[in-house]
Amino acid sequence: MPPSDLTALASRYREGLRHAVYLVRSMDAEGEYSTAQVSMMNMISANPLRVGDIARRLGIRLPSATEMVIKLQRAGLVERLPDATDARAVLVSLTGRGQAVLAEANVRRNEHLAEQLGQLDDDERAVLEAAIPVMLKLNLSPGDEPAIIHAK
Amino acid sequence: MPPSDLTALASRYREGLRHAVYLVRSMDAEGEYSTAQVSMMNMISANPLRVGDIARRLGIRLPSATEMVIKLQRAGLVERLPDATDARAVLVSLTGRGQAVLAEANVRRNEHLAEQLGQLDDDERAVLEAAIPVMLKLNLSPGDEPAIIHAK
DNA sequence: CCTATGTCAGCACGACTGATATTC
DNA sequence: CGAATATCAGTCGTGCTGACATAG
Repeated sequence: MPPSDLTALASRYREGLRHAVYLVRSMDAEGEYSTAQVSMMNMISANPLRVGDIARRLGIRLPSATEMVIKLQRAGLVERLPDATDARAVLVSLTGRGQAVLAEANVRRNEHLAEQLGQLDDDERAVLEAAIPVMLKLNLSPGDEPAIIHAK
Repeated sequence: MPPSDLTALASRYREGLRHAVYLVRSMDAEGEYSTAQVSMMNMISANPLRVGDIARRLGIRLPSATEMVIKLQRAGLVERLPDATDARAVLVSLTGRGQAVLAEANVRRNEHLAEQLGQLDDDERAVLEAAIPVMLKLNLSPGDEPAIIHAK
C-alpha cells in the first residue's frame, strides 16, 4: 500500500474518530461520573492496579492519577490498599458501591449507544464490529506500551 | 438484531473508541496546537463559519467557542469578519498563516497515524476503511443536529 | 418588545510540572 | 546512594453558567 493512500486513510479515520468522540462525549450525563472515571473503574474492576499502572493506561501523569483516585475514594467508589510485596506501591480497587455504580454507568452508556446502533442496518453493524479488533490493535504500538505521551 | 446483541456491540465499540482516543491524544505534540484547535481550523478551512456554528459543531457552548476563536486570533491563525447579511454575526475564517499552520498540522498528524496504519495488513486496513462511513453516520442522530449535550 | 448572536466575568475540573517523602 | 512509587503544592487550559450589549 503506497504511503499516499495510508495518509489518505489516516485523514479519513481521524475524521471518523472525531465524530465518534462527540458521540461518546454526548453520553456524559448530568450528575454521573465522567468518561475518564468510568474508564478507570472499568480498568480496576477485574483486579486492583497500582496508581502508576492506572496513569500509564489512561495516558495521564502520576499526579493526575493520584488525584482521580483520591476523588473517587472520597466518593466511596474505590479504596487504596497497601501492596504486600512492595511498600511503596498503592493498590486501587473498587468498593462494593463502586462496583454497583460502575455496572450502572456501563449499562446506561451501553444502552444509549445501542440505541444509536439500532438505527444502522445489519451490514453496517457487521462492518463496525469487524473494525473493533483493528482499532484495539492499532493502539498497541511496537512496545506493548500505550502510545501515549502527553505534550509539555 | 436483538437488543442484547446491540448492547454487547455497544460495549465493545466503546472499548475500541477508548483505545482510538488514546492513540489520537498521543499525537498532540509539544508546542503545537491542540486537537480541538486543529478540528476547529479544519472546520472553517472550506468556508468561514459563525461562532455559533462552530460551537454547535464542536459540541461546546458559545462562550467557549468565543474564547477559542479569540485565542487563535491572537495567535494570528484566524480572523473575525462581520457578516454582511447579519450584523449580529461574526464570521471566522483562516488567515494565510492559519492555512499554512493547519496544513502542516494535518500532515504531521496524518503521517503519524499513517505510520501506525502501516503496521496493519491489507485486510485490516480495508475493514477499518469500511467502518469509517458508519462511524460518520452514527453521530448524526435523528435530527441532523450533533448529539452533543454537555452535562452541567 | 422579544429573540438571536456574541462577548465578558467568574468558576470548576482535570491535566501538567516541580518538589518532597518513603521504599526498593 | 540512586531509582522507583506516590503524594502535595501550585499553575494553566478549557469547559461551563450567568449577565450583558447589540442587532434582527
